[in-house]
Amino acid sequence: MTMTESTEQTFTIGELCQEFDVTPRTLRFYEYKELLAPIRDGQRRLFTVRDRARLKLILRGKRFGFSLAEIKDLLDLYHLGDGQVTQLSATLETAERHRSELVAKRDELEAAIQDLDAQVKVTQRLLSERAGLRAAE
Amino acid sequence: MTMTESTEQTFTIGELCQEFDVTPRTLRFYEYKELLAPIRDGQRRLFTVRDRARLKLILRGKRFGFSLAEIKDLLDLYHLGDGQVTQLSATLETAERHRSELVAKRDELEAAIQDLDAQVKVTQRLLSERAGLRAAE
DNA sequence: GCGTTTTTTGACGTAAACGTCAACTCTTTT
DNA sequence: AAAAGAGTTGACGTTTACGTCAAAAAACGC
Repeated sequence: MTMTESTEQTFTIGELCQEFDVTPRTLRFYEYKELLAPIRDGQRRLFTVRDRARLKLILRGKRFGFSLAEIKDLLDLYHLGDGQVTQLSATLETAERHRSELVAKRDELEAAIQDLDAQVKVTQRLLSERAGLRAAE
Repeated sequence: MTMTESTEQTFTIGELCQEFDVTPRTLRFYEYKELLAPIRDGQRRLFTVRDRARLKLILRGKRFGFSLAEIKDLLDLYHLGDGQVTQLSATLETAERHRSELVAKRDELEAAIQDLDAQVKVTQRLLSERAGLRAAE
């Protein structure tokens, strides 16, 4: 009995495109850029569970404003454990840097939300003042 | 005595570039795109305190992954109160949408941080296992 | 078996966000 | 007055991240 009873589930390009709302061109582009590595059935691409997971991370990274190049570097952080692992401690350092970035971004976002809330309050005060004026006309 | 005792402080293009680590081309580009509106002293640009504040917001927005077009729409949220205010309630709606976006992003970032932490733990376990093996050699 | 749909491989096009000269103007320094 | 520095307007170039055909092969539905 071998340990390599891998989940054989795969997805066609169309399936992934529907699920994540991207075009085939996008997925092929990501493959070209080596962010995805679908296997082949003849000449058709078959995206593995791993590809799907990576795609999720790619799109998430994009929403955070990371470039594809940055994302490519980071993807490996999330997909160790497959095959032999070489530079674990170097990886940990990269992870730590990435983590700081994420945390910094989150904190800045938090601040931005606070700022916006403050602005909203000012605006609401202005609104109610104008309402007051109208009523007094 | 007029109310318009505005802070007359202005900045040259070079000053702002140094402070925010951007090139002159970038600031001119933002002006061209109507994100900034420096005044003129002859043919030289003079950036106002307002421009400086807007630039901060622009760069912040960029770090969050917003496009300049999106940022342009949002900038006005933070700079009401100057001159007459027209569509306050429409503005409040925009603000609310923007707020939701920011909150969603923050939450997703939080999740990403958690995921990363989990990965780090796995990696650390792998590291210590290898250390164990070495010791047992 | 045949039409329809999906997918593939090129190859060229494009929008966003600047970079990178070149050629001038203006101011400041020496 | 001459050189140096900072800033200005074009204008074309570049990178990123795909979009958009076209033509052909494969797979699917009946």
